[in-house]
Amino acid sequence: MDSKYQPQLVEEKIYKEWEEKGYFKAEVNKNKEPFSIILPPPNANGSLHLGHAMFTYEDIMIRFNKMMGKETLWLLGLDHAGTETQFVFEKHLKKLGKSRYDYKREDLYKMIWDYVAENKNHIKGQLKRLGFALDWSREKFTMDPEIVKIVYKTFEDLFNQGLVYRANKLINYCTNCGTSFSDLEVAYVEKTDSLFYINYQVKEGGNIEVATTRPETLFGDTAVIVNPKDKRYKDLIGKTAIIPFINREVPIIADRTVDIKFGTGAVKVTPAHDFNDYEVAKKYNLPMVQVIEFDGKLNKLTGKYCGLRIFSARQQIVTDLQAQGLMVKIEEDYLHRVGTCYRCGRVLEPLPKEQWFIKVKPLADQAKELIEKKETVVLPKRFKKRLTTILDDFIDWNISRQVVWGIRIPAYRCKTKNNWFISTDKPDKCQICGKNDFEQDEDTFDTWFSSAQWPFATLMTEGSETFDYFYPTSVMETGHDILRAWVARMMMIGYFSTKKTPFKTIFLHGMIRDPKGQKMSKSKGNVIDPILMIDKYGADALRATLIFGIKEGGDISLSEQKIIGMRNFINKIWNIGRFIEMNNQVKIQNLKVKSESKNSKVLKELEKESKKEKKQYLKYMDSYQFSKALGLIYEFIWHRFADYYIEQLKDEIINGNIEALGKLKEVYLENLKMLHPFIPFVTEEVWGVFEKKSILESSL
RNA sequence: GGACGCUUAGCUCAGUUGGUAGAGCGUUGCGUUUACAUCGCAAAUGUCGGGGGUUCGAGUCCCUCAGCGUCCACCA
Repeated sequence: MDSKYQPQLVEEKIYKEWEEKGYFKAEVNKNKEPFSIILPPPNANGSLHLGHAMFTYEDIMIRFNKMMGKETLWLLGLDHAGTETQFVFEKHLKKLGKSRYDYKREDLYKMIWDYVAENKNHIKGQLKRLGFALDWSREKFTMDPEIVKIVYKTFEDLFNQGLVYRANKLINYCTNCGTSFSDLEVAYVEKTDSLFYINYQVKEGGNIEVATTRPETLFGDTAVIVNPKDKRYKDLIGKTAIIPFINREVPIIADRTVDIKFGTGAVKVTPAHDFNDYEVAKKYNLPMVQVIEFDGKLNKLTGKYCGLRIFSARQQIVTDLQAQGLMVKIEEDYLHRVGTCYRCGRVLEPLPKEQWFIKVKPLADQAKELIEKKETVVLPKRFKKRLTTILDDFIDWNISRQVVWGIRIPAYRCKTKNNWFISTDKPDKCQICGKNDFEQDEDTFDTWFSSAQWPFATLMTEGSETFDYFYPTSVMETGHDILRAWVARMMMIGYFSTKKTPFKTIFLHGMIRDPKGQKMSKSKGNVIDPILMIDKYGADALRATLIFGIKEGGDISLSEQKIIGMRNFINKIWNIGRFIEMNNQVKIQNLKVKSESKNSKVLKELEKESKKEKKQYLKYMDSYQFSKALGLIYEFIWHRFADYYIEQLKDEIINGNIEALGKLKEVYLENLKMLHPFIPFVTEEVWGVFEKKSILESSL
């Protein structure tokens, strides 16, 4: 054995052996208790980041439960990540001087498919570098035909049960990227804009002054609202305001939602371009007038401003209002929050569009019941309330996306009757009128709609025997930042489709931050590449760093210093093995079977302490306190086993006391097993020095 | 505005039934003829955010104030 443990020389070899011996391959085995985890599918469009390295928790659970005698399945899959991937790909096209509009739908789809296929291998290689015990024989992709079939069936079932509907609602639309986003995907940012105070004439006499950040939408105004308690406007309620330029007459309505103190206390209502106004319009049955189109330009209802982009139209209109003396004042430093596109950063435009929506309430109620009945346990406990609040507040879910890269919605519109029907297979004739005159919805599903089905859809494609054995899955382990976007939705759709919870336990991990506790981001330049760290210090060191000395579910500050510290620990483990191995081969003629009485006392102490250690370890592991389990062994192996016991027995062992050596070896091997789920490579490598079979064939 | 969390050694953080303050990294001193210098031994630094309460006893429970963070809602 070398005096240093060199991960670079052994990790690849060890992983290959694990794979070749099929240790990660799960089988239905009725004699064993099943334990299953579905890997949160990484996006197939990039590289792994440190967040993915947190799946180490899953590997720990899988390896631990395997060594505890269970039949374990860690199912791997990758996500097509619709909008995200198409965005990445379009950036790639832009470099070539092209855009998505240069290609036919089918060709663009094919190009992205090839791009993703290539990337999948890259990511799979990275997952192996982390040492993950994934079942490679069951790899899934969200766009596999068998998966798509299930996704279609779910959509059809939801539709048939009245839980899917098509509606013309306001959506968040990025006019630059050309797609809509669900409310969860909107990134709000603080922005300074001007607040304009504009005079509207009142038909019956006088005028009413409104405050707005968006004068260009006034062509779409269909009312003015004031607070019923506002004395200033008491006499105007019920009268008629006249919109500048176009002289449209709109009612002045009293509504309590208006804040008397803000602006002038009078609000122009533009239902087609503002979410609040849309709600007001629904309440009072006001018409919707769309004046901005999906290309981000004003339409012909705006007269001479037609064809102008939003911002230049705004400037022009302000100038014209000023010329007409209708602009009362402009407050320039008005700070507010606006919804922006998380991809390109531009301000999102609320626009009316017909889309498919899921009626969430009944589904959310059932998901909540799963938590209340403890069919699903949330860990750490404090996230339980957050999840139930999320389920309480869930609003209807827009699942239509205007991107090519995704699962195309299997909805067809009858062109003669203008109604929709759903068909999981490509229909030969219209299911409404029987003719051949129909067309498929151009849109694709929101990626989360397919990933919401991931736990059951993946297992279903493996056949009913496998499904029945491994479903519901044991644990869903993921970051707490996607509780709403993913976990809640998996519970809703999972229960809908299988009438069971998709996972018995939810275990949430925290976010990784830089050494100063700052969020890691490309723009801050503080991103640490996990693969680079593995190259330098080994996968075990990185894995231990993510688990050691942290609170479950809490954020982690990661520094290279800490990784080095863990690397040192791993080297220590190696060298303890080296010490035992060296003395194992000590000259036979010098054997002393019995210990001196002083040392036999030490041996008894060691026996007792190590038994206590294991008991405590199992307790921690069973209660998902992985950090404590690792901390316990760290403390024992370094400061008790190495610093105390070995030092006490060293002289005698060198003199050939095989009883003491045997005991040390026994305790050491036991600790290797306990450590294996955390740091699989080094434990396997040292284990191999003493034992013939893999450490994965041993049991705890 | 709402929810949750955080505030403990120079730095990053542990501390789950309340009982004499901990780890990693860093700092200082000493140590190296073979397990490990990616090491060992020793040392220093804390009114555990402020204030109040419960208790024989609180970092640990309750109240309050302050600062920070995350998620959510979002005022034209």
